[in-house]
Amino acid sequence: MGKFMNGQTPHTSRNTYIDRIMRNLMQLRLASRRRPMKKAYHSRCNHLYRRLQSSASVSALLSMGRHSCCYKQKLRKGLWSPEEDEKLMNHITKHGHGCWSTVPKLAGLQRCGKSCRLRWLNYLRPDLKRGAFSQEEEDLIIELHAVLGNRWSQIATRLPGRTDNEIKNLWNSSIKKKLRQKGIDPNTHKPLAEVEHSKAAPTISTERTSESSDVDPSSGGALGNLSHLLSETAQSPELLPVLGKHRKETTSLAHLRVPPKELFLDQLVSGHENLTSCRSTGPIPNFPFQQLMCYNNEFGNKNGGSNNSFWFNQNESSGSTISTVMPPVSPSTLSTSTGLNRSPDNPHSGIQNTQFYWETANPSSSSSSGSNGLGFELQSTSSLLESSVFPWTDLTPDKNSQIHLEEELKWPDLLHGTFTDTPATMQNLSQSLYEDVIKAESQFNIEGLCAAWSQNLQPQQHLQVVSDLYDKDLQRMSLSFENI
DNA sequence: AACTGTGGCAACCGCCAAAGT
DNA sequence: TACTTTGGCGGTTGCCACAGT
Repeated sequence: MGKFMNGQTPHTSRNTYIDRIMRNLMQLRLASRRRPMKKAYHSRCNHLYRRLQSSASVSALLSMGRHSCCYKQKLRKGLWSPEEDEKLMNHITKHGHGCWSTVPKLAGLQRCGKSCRLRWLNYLRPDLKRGAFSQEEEDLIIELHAVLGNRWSQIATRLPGRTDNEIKNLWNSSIKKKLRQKGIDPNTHKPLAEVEHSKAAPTISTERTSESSDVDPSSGGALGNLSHLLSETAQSPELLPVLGKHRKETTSLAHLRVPPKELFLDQLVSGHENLTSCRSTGPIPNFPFQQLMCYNNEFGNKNGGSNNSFWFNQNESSGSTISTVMPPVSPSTLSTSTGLNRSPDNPHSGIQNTQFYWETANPSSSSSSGSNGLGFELQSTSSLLESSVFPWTDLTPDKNSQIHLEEELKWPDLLHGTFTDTPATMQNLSQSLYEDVIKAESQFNIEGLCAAWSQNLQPQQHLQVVSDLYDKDLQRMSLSFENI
């Protein structure tokens, strides 16, 4: 809703949501009365409904109706003025922020505490680093995202002077696009071709490598799923800071012990030697693998610009029990995987012949990488554990645990984060419900409008047609939302 | 000149868990 | 124990600038 609500005191967020749509439509209607706006109409409608379809969900709409803290009082919203910045800066410099809810009053600001906190953290904080992100920072963000998913705050802790908001914006506006241009799915960090293949053939039997595509964005990337699972199941109290949200989704793996992922991440960060400012908390653990994931530096052209592979690569001198969990993928392999060399007869041949991501973690074989280097397929929970793919060597505590795991967990569920009767399942239901209800009920009659224009109507007739259509659309929109 | 499309950014949103009462 | 408040988080959105039509 954002700044649309500036100066308003909506009864509920839900009403505001409808208000905003209605207001946009009314603006369009007024504009169309000034003069016919065929193109503008199409563009704005498409824009409006793209936003609607991308952001709205039934659950989100149902959850609306709560008062934001800012509604309780008439508080300023929107951009901060220099005067406000100065007041906030002076107050915090002198007294510290203390309880944020008291800050605006003490600082003489007509803002809510949350707004003050956000302004301080994202803009006024003296230790913030200004300017564009360096290549090293971008690379690190990508690597961390592969591990942590969209846990921006966790990622931000590894980039001193950068805020989670900043990183999130960079990811959404820039890095995502770059990755897609390179044929990498930004959600899963896998080749797009494989992701598309997985969507086309969702039935999973033995082809474990092609199943983890359509990942819930909230659950992280390819590694995010794994790390998510692990972090959810960790009992170690020191892991809690890493977990952040999503604590609800616990699994039967809770009895397993894993070392803190913080340490693992520090290992990752420490690989970026140029980022000297990145902190490394505590002693370097005796980790089963070092430099777990090193992207071939596509953006930085560390490979001389001729290597198109953009994938995890193993560190050449790990000397660890498991040199890498991500096998090296040659450029030819990647080009195959991205579908460039597909046979017309068998569009999936490239995928099927290529095994990704998980190298057999047999210590003896992994260090030598003597095979084709393409890794192995995930066979099952137990086989994964037996193979010690997890860096946490004590993750396979005993046979009983494995049996327990086999009974309760299936890899497709693990990788998708869609355990039976989980919120994810409900989300799917909500999504389908939304698609059925919202899309069907609220769609503009674009075709009808086009038809009207194509009927050589006079301008005044055009306006009447547009007006009528808007009236109908507004009514339908109202009904749709009332029915939710 | 007016309009459109797009990207970047700042800020707001609701949700959640912890802390407080 | 139940309820409220607070702080933190990720997702979303509106504004603005700018290039293109």
